[in-house]
Amino acid sequence: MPEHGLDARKMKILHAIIKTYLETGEPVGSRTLSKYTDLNVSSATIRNEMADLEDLGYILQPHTSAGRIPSDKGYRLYVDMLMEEKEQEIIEMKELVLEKADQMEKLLKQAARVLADNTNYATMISAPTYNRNRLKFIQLSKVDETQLIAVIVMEGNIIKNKIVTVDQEIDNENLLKLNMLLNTSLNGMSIEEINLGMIARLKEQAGIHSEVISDVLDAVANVIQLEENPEIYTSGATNIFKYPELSDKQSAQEILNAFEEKQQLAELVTRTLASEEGSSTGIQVYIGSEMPVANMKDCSIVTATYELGKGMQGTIGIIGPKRMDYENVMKTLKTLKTELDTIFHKEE
Amino acid sequence: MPEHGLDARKMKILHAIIKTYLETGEPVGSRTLSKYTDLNVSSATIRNEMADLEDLGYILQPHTSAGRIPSDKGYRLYVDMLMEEKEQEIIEMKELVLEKADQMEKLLKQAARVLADNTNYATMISAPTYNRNRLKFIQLSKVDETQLIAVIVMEGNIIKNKIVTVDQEIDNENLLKLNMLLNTSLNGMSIEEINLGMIARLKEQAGIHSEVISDVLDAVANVIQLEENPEIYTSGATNIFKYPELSDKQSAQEILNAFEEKQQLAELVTRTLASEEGSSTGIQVYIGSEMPVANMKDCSIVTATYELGKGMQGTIGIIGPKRMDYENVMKTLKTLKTELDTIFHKEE
DNA sequence: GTTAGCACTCGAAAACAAGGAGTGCTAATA
DNA sequence: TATTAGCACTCCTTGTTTTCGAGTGCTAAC
Repeated sequence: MPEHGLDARKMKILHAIIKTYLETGEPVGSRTLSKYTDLNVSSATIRNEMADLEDLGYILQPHTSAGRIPSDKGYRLYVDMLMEEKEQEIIEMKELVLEKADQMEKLLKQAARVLADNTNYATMISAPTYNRNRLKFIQLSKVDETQLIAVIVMEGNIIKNKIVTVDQEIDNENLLKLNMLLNTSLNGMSIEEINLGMIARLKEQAGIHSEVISDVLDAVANVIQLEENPEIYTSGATNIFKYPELSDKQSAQEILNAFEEKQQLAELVTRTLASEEGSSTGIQVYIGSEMPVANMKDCSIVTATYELGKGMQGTIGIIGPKRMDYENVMKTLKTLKTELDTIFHKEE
Repeated sequence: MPEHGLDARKMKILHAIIKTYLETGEPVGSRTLSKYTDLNVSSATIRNEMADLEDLGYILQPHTSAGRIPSDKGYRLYVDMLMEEKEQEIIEMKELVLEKADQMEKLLKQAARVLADNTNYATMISAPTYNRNRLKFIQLSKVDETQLIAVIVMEGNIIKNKIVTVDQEIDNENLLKLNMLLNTSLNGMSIEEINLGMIARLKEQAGIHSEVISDVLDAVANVIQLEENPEIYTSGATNIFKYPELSDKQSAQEILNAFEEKQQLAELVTRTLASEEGSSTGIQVYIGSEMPVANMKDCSIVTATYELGKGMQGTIGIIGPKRMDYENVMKTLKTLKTELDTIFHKEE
C-alpha cells in the first residue's frame, strides 16, 4: 500500500498541509502545523519532514522564506487517497432538487447553475452524446403549399426539425407515400448504415420528389453533427474571481475565454468520456498540468459521467483552483450524477 | 443648431479631446492638444477653453494635476453629432460575410462572434421576439405506442416540439381526427385569442383523448414563454480585458456576470425594442450612467434593431468601454443590421 | 484675445526602511 | 538516534519618503 514511500507521519503532515492550504490559500509554515492538533511535534521536526517532502516532490516553496504549498503530485496523492476511501455515502442535498423541466436543455442548464451556486466553482455540463444513434421516426408534414416540415426523432427522443421548401406542391397522397417510404427504409437504422446505395434507391423510389429526400437526409446528417459537437452548458464562470490565485488579469482572461469558446471544454469532455478508467467511482480528477487543455494550468477539474441509458452519456464538470475542496466536490458531483441518472431513467 | 452653447473652437477642442481619449485611454492635456494639427493656438489658450468646457460639464478632471477626460455629457454630444451626419455610407465589409446557416440559432451565434472579432468589443444578439404570434400549423404524430410528438409551427417558421406520453394508445384514425380538430380550431390564432372557453370546447370534442389537448396546449404556451424570455447570444465578453479601465477585478467581475446571467441583457433588449425613438438611424446609444442596467456604469452600449418582417424583431448590441470607437461601431452595426435584414428576407 | 512664464499640485513610480514569517543549520537534550 | 531549542539569514510585505514630471491656474506681457 505505501507505494508512495511515505511513512505515517509524513503522510499526516502532507495531509495537514493540503487541508490548511485548501482553506487559506496561503503557503503554510512549520509553526502553523506544529500547533495542528494531533501531531505533537515541534516546528523544527516538521521543518525536517517538510524538507523531505519537498525533495520527494510533494510540496513546493514559492520562495525561500515562505511556507509550503502542495505540488500537483501532492494533490494527486491526496485525491487518490480520497478515491480509495470506501464508497462515500451520498449526502443529503435538498438544494440540489431539480425542478422538473420538460426539456433536457433546460434541465441541464439548470443543473449547471445549481451546481455552480452550491459549490462556488465554475461548472460545465455536456449534453449526452449518442454512441450509436438510431432513427426512430421520421415525419414529413405540409405546412403550406411550398413548405414541408421534416421532424426526425432519434432514439432517446432527440428531436430535430427542418423546413424543406419544394418547387412543386406535393399532394397528400404523395406525402403519405414519402412518409411510408422514409420510415420503412430508415427506421431503426444507425447513421453508419445509411449508405450511398440506399440513398440512391430512396431517391429512385421517390420519383419526382427525389430532391425532398436530399433535404431530409441533410437534416439527418445534422443530427449527427450535433452529436460530434456536443452542446455544453456552463455556469458560474465568474466564480473564479473568488480565488485570488486565478483572478489576476492574465489567468482570468484565459480561463474565461476557454469558457466562452467552449471548444476546449468540449475537448475535455470527449477526453473524459474516452478514458473511462477512473471508473471505480466514475469520477475523474485532472490537476493543474494534468489538464488536457492548455491555459488552464492553474486549475483543477473534477468530472463525472452520467448515463442516459442506451449508450448515451454526458459529462458534468467542476472547475476551480487547484486548491479546491476535492472531498466536497466529489461528493456533490456524485450526488448530481445519480440525481441525473434517475431523472433521465424516470423520464424514459 | 448650436443648442449646446459651444462656439466652433470649443467644439473643435472637445472633439479633439474625445478623439484622442478614445485612442489612448488616458487623460489628455493642453499641451498635447496644442500640437494637434488644425488648431493653431497655444496650450494656454486651450487651458482656458478647457476650463470653460469643464464648467459646462462636458469634460472632467480625474484629479487636479491631470488632463481632461470626456464626461458622459461630452460623449453624448459627440455621439449625437455623429448621428446627425448624413446617412452614413454602408461600408464594405467582407469579413462580415455570414455563412449561410440553416438555423437561426447558429446564424445569430455566428453573427455575434463575427461582430465581436471585428470590433474587439463584447457583443450580444437577441433572437427575434414576435409581437403577435400566430399559429401556423400543428401536427401530432405517433412515435410509438405510448408516445406522440407534437410539432408546433408559428408564423415565421418558429418550430417547437414536445413529446406527449399517453396512457392508452391512440389509433391512426383518432389521431387524424385530433389533428384536424387542433388545426381547424387553432390555425391562424394568436396566443391571446386562445381562451379558456375554447380550450374547454376542444377538450370536449376530443373526447377520451382530452388530456392530450392539455399537453399540446402546454407546448403552445411554451412557445409564448420563449417569446417573453428571448434567447440571447453573446460573444467576446472577454474583450473587456483589453480595456484597462474595465479590467480591474471589481468591474470585470460585474460585467462578466451580467453577461453570464444574461437576465440584465434581456432587460436591455426589451428596453431597446420599446423605445424605438433613436429611430432616424435605428441605432441607440447608452453612455455610462444612461445605461438601464446597473453595474455596467463604466460601459457604453450601442444597439440596433433588426427586422424579420411580420412584426418580429431582435436586437444587436455592442458593449464596450465608454471610450469606444462610436463612429466605427455605429457603422459596423448598421452594416450587420442590413445584412441580417436581407438574409432573413431572402429566407422567407 | 492670445501667449509666455512660473509657481504649484498631485499622482505615479522609485527608493528606502522596518517588520516578520519562515527557513536551514547547529548544538544540546532525552 | 530522534527531537527540539536557538539563532542567523532570507526575502516578501507593508508602509513611508523622495523624486519626477505632466498638467494646471494665474499673472503679466504682447
